[in-house]
Amino acid sequence: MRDSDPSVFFEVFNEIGIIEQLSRAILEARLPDGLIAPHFGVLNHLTRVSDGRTPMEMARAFQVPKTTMTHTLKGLEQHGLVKTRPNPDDGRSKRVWLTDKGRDVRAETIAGLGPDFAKLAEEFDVNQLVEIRPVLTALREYLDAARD
Amino acid sequence: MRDSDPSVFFEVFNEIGIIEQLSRAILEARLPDGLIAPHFGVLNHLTRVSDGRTPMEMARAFQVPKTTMTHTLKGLEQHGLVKTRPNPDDGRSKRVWLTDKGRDVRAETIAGLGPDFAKLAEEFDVNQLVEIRPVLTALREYLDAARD
DNA sequence: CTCCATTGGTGCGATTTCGAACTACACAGG
DNA sequence: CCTGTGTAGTTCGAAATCGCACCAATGGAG
Repeated sequence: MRDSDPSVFFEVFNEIGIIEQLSRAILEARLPDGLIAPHFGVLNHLTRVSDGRTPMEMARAFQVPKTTMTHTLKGLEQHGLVKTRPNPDDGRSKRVWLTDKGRDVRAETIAGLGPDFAKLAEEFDVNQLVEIRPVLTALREYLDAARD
Repeated sequence: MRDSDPSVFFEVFNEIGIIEQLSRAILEARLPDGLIAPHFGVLNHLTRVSDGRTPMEMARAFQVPKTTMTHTLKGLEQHGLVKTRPNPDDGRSKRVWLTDKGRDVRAETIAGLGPDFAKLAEEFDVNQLVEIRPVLTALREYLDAARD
């Protein structure tokens, strides 16, 4: 099998697809009832990048249609985890802010994942993940830039 | 940041989630109207592993609930890409077979992806993917085995 | 053979995803 | 100032995902 064999892409994307499903299941097992992975993704994004992002900024960040982001934010708002204010700089858009409860839910979820990650770190060679992370980042950035 | 920092998992799973979305979009752009990634996944599985699998075998292989597999197979059958027969070894279950059209659609889709992969191979260092593939496989196998 | 717990598959309803169409606002050119 | 083009967000409807409840067949224990 030569390096240029296209089946390498196939196999890598296939493994990535399965890992995505399995890791999502691990996360969702730790989330409060009624919340799923995309909700947590938004809470996490607002914490890491910072509050006050617009829905469209986040839709682009997550590569989802804007209608999907509308729906995800509606769910978060109903649970009292985020609140939205009009964007003073642009009358068409909103800005999304975390509530204290939203911050708490994120923190508790991450704390809940601690044992899962600890077990993983014991039984799987973490150094291998450290090594592949830059490649994954480069691949993600390339695919992101290449999408028309 | 030490190797045991749990945030490595977080970041790796995050990149994997985004790559999964982007690669799925590439695949679905090449699929005939009305077919999405899970449909192709089944066609591909039946080709690689071989015909005559049962729905439950495939639900386990793809880590999806059996109701989802029922729905996916219904779509494939409506498009004439698979046909099901009763399982002579077990009256509760079915066996799923590819039709000629199903084989054709899979082959044409893979052919359609050729240019995408060729472009990717030109602009992204494929050797890096060859190198990370075993780690991804090991991670997938570990997570699969660890799921209770 | 008769239970009966287990397994494969489907029907149904709730939620999610997402494209198409629409409204409201922004901004640049005449 | 208008007017046209583009962007942010929502609504709506179709399809997908998935848990729950159900039915039919299996296969072991007694």
